[in-house]
Parts: sequence; C-alpha cells; structure tokens
Amino acid sequence: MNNEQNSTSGRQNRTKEHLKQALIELLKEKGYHTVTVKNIVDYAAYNRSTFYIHYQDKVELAEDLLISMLQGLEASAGKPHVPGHKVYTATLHAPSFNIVSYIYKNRNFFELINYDDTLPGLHTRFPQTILKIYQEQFIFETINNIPVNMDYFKRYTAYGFYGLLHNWIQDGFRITQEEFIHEVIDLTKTHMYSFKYIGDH
Amino acid sequence: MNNEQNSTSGRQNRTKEHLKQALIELLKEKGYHTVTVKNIVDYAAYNRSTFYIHYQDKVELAEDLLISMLQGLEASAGKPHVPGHKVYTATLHAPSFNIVSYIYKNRNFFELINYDDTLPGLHTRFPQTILKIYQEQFIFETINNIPVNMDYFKRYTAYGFYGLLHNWIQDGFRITQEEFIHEVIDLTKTHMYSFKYIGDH
DNA sequence: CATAAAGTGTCTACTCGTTAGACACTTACA
DNA sequence: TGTAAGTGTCTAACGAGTAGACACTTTATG
Repeated sequence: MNNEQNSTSGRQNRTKEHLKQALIELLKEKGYHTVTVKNIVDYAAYNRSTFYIHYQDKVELAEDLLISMLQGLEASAGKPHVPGHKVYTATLHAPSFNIVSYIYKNRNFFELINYDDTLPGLHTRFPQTILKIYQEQFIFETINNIPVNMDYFKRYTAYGFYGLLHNWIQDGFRITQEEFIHEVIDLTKTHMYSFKYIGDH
Repeated sequence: MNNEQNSTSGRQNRTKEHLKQALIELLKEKGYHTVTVKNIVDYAAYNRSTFYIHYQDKVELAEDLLISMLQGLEASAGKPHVPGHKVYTATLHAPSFNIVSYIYKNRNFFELINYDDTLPGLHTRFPQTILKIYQEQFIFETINNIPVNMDYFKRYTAYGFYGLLHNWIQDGFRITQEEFIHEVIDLTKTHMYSFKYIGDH
C-alpha cells in the first residue's frame, strides 16, 4: 500500500496486494480449504478473470502472500532503526525491535497463526525465518570466554524469541510493542552471551 | 472494500476508497492542513492526474470521507442484527449494537477524533449523527407514565451514548465490543424510559 | 446413480481507469 | 527576489480490468 513504483507496476502490485488482503480475511472467516477463487475476487471486488491474470490458482496466491510477508520480515530486520522509539539498547539492538515493529504493523497477517486451517507453511516457515535472521544478521559475542556451540545457541535464542512472539500474537497484542520489547530485553540479560547486529560490524 | 458492483463502478469506487484510506493515514501522520494532494496520491500509489478525475481537490475528498462514514453509521443502525453476538437484549436493541459494531469495524477512521488537526467537521457532525439516529430510528416508551420532554430526553441519551463512545475510542478500544455494550446497558437501566427500535414498530 | 449446482482454468475483444507529461498559474520561504 | 513545491487542467496513449463464453471437474442432493 506504499511508495515507489514506475507506472504500470503500481497497478499490478496494487491488485496483487488487494487479493492478498482478501485472502487473509477469508482465511480467518472460512479457512484455507473452503476458500474459493470466487470468494476471493468477490471480497476484493475484482473480476474472476483478473485473478488469473495475476495468479495461476489459489495455491500460488497463498505462496506469494506467505513468501512476501516473510521476506518483508527478513528485510525489516536489516533496516535502520526508525527514530521516535527509545527502547533501542545495547543489549537488544535495532533489528530485534524492527522485527517486533514489522509484526505489529502487519498484525492482521500474523494473526493467521491463531487459526488451524490457515496459510499452508506458515506455522513452520515463520519460526524458520526468525532463525534465519538470527543466523545471518546477528553476531554473538562471548562475555566471559565461556565456550558455547554457537549454532545451538542461535537456535536456542531464536526459538526462545519466537515463543515470546507467538504468545504476544496469540494474546491479541495486549501489551504494547515497547512493553513487549522490554520483556525480551529482561530475558536476554540472563544470557552469558550478548548479541549484536552484524551491520554494526 | 466489499461486495457488489457492476463492472466499471467497481474500479471507480475502489480508487476512491483507496484515496480515502490514504487520507486517513496522512491525517494521523501530518494533520489536515499540511497534507497535500501529492502526499495522498504518493501514499495511495496513484498518479496525480487520477486524483483530479475523482475529486476536485483535497476538500472534496475530505467531505466525501466524512459523509460516507457518517452515512454508513446511520445505515448500519437500521440493519438487521448480525447473528453470532448474543448481547442483544430487550433494553438495548440491535441498532445500538450495530452502531458500536460499525464504529469498531471502522475504528481506523473513528480514531481521527483523537487528533487536533483532523477531518474538518468530524468533531461536530459525529455526535450530531448519533443524535439523528436516536431521533429518527428510536421510539421511546414511558415505563410509568411520568411525563418527559421527549426531545430533551433524546438529546440527553444520545449525547450520553456519544460520551461513552468517545471515551471508548480515545482509550484505544481497550474493552471489547461486548463489554462496552454491557456497560451501556447497565447505564440505560437507570432510566425511567425504555427505548426501542422504530423497526420493531 | 443421475443430475444439478458450483467451481476451475483458459481465452477473446472491448473499455475506461490510469498514466506521463506539459502548461500556467499560486503559495511558501530562505 | 528567486526558486522550490503545490495546484488545477488537459491530452494522447496504454494496459489493467471487464464481461462472457467454453469445456471441463468437483461436490452435494434426491
């Protein structure tokens, strides 16, 4: 729903975006298996022909939705921190906050984890993406030279973070982004390793 | 963003809808006076020419937004009650619940009351619409034959209801629709008059 | 089991919403 | 005072989106 595009790609993306949004709503209402292409175009107020211009079928739309959201999540982690939020500390760096911020901004999508018959692959690929971000975008530094299997440590902290995120989403985002981030910071302090964004070098 | 339209009007309305949504977001970000037509089309990903096809200027868009939302509010009050919600009682009839339901559904818009430099006319016309609904769509029946100036009574209850709505919105919808409606019902019980939807005749 | 009802995927020709870009203004401001 | 940004209007051209038909497949129903 945002910024730059050169002419025609703007219209294309806009339509795809609307079809995705329609799918999200219908997944919540009816579930993945019972949603039809007709349901989607009716909800999004497009012609059925238009759907097939953009996607082969329901499956391709669902995959596009999942992939674009998870890629957005990855990308958001690497972005410079948005000013105005002062929770950015030495222990928990900007990327983690960006993840939280991205999820909240797109909460309409991430709420899909609360449903059974939901986006195929969401329940497995969402945590995998968190792990991927931890593996690729964070550097972990030892505090007191205690040796630790770094791969295991990253998995451990990534899935720990995911657990908190999952709970936050399932609870309907009852606490604010700032409150949530502070919870995470408090827990992070108990670790022997501090972690750091790779961009800080 | 919903259902029926015959062909071309679908595209028209869709575009107008997007321009309105863009305006809502930008009102929150920048305020009414500093928002430009360019801001709006940039945000909504349209060409500036497209804007002038649909609206004369920013003012006309703002009026369309305000009027359409308030008309929607009026219309929602008269609609049959949606099943699935069981708060519908003898004291507070379906229309009141529909109002609450409509506001919550469109909370993104109604949050605009939290801003100073917001939609022109919103702060005055919103409560006026509530009053209008009370005047036109409700019948008030005396319980124990105590005479009351009915016009005053309608104003009193309408603005009382508005006060609660305003608080609910300003608080960021912290309680659910059901909880809110029950608050209203409790307060309504203290009245000597019961009110009734005109449709019940 | 047969038949209807609903959904799917594909294709075509049309149409009208949208675009780029130019023009002559009017503000705003350093 | 000049220049950067916004406004409102207009035009030619593009192409996203539309209607509607076709030949299926799937699901539900008597």
